[in-house]
Amino acid sequence: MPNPEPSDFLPHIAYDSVVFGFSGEKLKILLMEYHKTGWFALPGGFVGINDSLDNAVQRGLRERTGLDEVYLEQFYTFGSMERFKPEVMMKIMEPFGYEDKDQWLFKRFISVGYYALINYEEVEPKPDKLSDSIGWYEVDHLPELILDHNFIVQKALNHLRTHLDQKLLSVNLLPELFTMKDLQQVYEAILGEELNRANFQRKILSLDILERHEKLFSGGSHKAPFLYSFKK
Amino acid sequence: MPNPEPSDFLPHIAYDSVVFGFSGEKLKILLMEYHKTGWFALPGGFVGINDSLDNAVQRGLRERTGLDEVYLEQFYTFGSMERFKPEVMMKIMEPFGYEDKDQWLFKRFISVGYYALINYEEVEPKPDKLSDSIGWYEVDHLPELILDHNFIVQKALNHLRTHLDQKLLSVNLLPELFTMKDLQQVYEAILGEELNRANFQRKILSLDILERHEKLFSGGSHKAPFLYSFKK
DNA sequence: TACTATTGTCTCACTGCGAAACAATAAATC
DNA sequence: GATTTATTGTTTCGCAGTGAGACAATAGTA
Repeated sequence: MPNPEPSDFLPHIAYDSVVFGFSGEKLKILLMEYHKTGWFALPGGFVGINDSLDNAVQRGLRERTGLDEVYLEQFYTFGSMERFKPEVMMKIMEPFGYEDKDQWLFKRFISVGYYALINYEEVEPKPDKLSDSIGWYEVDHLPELILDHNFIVQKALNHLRTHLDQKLLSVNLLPELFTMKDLQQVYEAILGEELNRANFQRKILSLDILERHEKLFSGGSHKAPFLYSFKK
Repeated sequence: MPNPEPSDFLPHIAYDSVVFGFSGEKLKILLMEYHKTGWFALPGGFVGINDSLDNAVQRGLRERTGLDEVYLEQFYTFGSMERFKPEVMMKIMEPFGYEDKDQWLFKRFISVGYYALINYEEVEPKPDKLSDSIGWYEVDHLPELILDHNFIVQKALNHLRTHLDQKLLSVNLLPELFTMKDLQQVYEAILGEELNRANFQRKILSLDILERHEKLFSGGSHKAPFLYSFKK
């Protein structure tokens, strides 16, 4: 197995990414699973010696999701001593065997946290070399993650919630065309609370960021809603 | 000169701190000056191999300001390639001479940005080993700083402004007792705009975070204002 | 044809905020 | 000691935004 060469990466520095997707009702994130151990972890990686931090994360994301231009935001850097647990990484590496040159993987790491927002439907996640599966998990029902990864997700969610209004985050979580109800469900999933339908509609429309299309979505036994897209 | 030993610190990782103080009218920050070069820089440092990131910053701040429990907040991590300019660090080190073991200082660094809020009057800043002076500079009139340090200050200011209301940041910028006008001046200095006096008073009082003391401040030729302190 | 579920819009009361005005008062001036 | 000046504490008015509820419109179902 082609383990990364230590000389290719900055030592002691890693990133972890919280990849958010929205599947119609629930907010979900991508998790890697190491079957040999039964452990779950955030998709992460290292910073190449000639890569900017942002590029390193972007590249890791592309490899796992195939997406090229995703909404990416750095939210916090984790540097406590509690997150230094070499035995965890050793256990994960064990099935592959490790050599002297892999020792750098078991050193202390400071990790920069990023989150991404992607369109759930456009993605066929691919596991990386160390993990044998990758999948979507509801943020409300996450399994226990290695190290401080549960904490990292909480921090990411917090950041996302408090910046929801400033940026048009939902652009990245929905398909091109959507109904007002779809958009409301995204907001509700992120905020974790229900919103008043009439007031939500009024507020969003007043922002003047949506284009209304005359093609109506139909299928339900009731009045057909308008379809919208974001203005460019 | 006792340069830091490379084995004591995590390589490639640094921090830079933006230390805000308020001097009655203006918002200022601490800058180090390297007289031999005429360059200004943010007070920064490295992370000890047994130090958490937070502790490393706290320690560096204690050494330079003497303050022990300051308000500290991490706001962004800088990892672009543009900030890798070994000649800058070499020039700064030059007057002290450097040996083989100092080579790690000229490598690429990823820097974690923190800002601190401190009471201007309680502090007698001390320069560190490399810089021969340290002083306060108005954020509105900063000199040119090395590397991306001007950009780092901008990011810090932004973060401070957008989080002004959520946290009681001004607690740390004022003495124990203060007038409503003092508090308003802190807000105005941070936001960089003037606020309506009556509305500011109404809003702050409605937050129910201040204790009003009957001891009046006097000295001006006009009605004496109340003194306030923050509720604990 | 009547019914049901959902949608688009409107109304009403309440809150919060900008702007301006008014009354109170500590020190300075006459 | 009376008057003036500068600043403070509080109130008022108008406007915009928001929460909660109501009403009419309509695509499919019974």
